[in-house]
Amino acid sequence: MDRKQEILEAASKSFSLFGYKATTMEQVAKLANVGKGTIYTFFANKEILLQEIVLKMILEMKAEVEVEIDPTLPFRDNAHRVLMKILQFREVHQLYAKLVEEEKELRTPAVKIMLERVESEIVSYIAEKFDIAIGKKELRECDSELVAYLLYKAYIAFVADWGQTHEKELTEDQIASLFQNTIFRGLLP
Amino acid sequence: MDRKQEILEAASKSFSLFGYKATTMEQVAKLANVGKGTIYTFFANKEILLQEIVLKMILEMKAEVEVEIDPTLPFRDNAHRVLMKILQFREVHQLYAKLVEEEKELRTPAVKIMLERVESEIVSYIAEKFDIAIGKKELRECDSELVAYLLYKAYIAFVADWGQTHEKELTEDQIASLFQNTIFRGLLP
DNA sequence: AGATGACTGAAAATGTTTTCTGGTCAATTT
DNA sequence: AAATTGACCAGAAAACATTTTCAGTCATCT
Repeated sequence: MDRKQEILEAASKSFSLFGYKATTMEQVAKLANVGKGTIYTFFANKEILLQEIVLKMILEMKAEVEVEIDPTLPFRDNAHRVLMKILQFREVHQLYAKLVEEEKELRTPAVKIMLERVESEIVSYIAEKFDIAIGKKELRECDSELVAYLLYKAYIAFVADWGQTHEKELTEDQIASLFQNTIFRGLLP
Repeated sequence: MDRKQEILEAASKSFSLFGYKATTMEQVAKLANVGKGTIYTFFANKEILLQEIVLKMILEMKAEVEVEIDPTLPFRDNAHRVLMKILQFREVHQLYAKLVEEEKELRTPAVKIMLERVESEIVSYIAEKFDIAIGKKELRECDSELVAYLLYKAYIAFVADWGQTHEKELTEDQIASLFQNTIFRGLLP
């Protein structure tokens, strides 16, 4: 039985269930059936433990998102599907959701850092896709990093923020057509 | 000497200097050279006092922004100037800046509510300008409320958020050309 | 050599006392 | 009579004291 793996799984479960601050190393040790000291032979500290788990989650997210891409569809449709999938993952994936909540409520610094890491990873991923589409002349030349950031922040605004201050949530179709008619339209060659 | 005016000015100064939570009604009374009870003959409570001051600030902001509009310029240039002016106001105007800071650090509920009010006012203002431009066929038909919200959130993202996670700030020209080549381009007829 | 859990200091939670402050209202001034 | 005022109050918040928790270490054990 792989002790490192056991620890990762135990910690992942605990972080997902109780959040970063509320899971103790002792609890993780108990869940993983190891002594507390053993954890520290594999992971320098609690923060690094979280980091390794989040890195795994990013890979998982990429894999799930990649499935959404249908090469026969136009770029804008794939981009929309990918972004909606990412933001859905943010709400559905236990660990991600818990970390987002903890960052908003508790402002745990370690969590803030990890979420920034995830965000930067997402934006880079989208920027890559942009570069590919630009290479294929599906899109006009543009600063893919900036446009990716713009798209990500704009999607967050409508999927996560809008509901906070408005009575009726937007449907996915409304969001799709808004972006269709503004940003994606402006990006066509 | 207009007592109500005195109170408004004293409170405005104090809110700007110390924030909402840190200004006491007694302090405002002293600054305005009135008894504490007098304040309550003009304003139902502390929150209403803030509200009246913020409402004044919104008018001030509109007036300052309106000056930026040059009817000979294309819509996109005016929109950019207006949004940059608004976000600059947010940083430069003492009261606005203080309230933004207080909302981030202290999360005073009354302040949160007021800032939401200001935001909604800004978005409505931008939406109005969109409707006018759409009427003049300068822009394609679109849901002005949604597009205004998109623009506002996107500008905030680049002017306020980008610097938090990136080494080098963006220049105003970079921001202008990004929006030029994406959203505004997509909005042309 | 690798695993362990008792141990430690620092930080957080909890409990307790004191101070502060938004709002009221009877007394005072105009 | 109408407007103004500041002493007063209750509840909130700060300040302080005390206890508990927990990340990380390390001497001991297997």
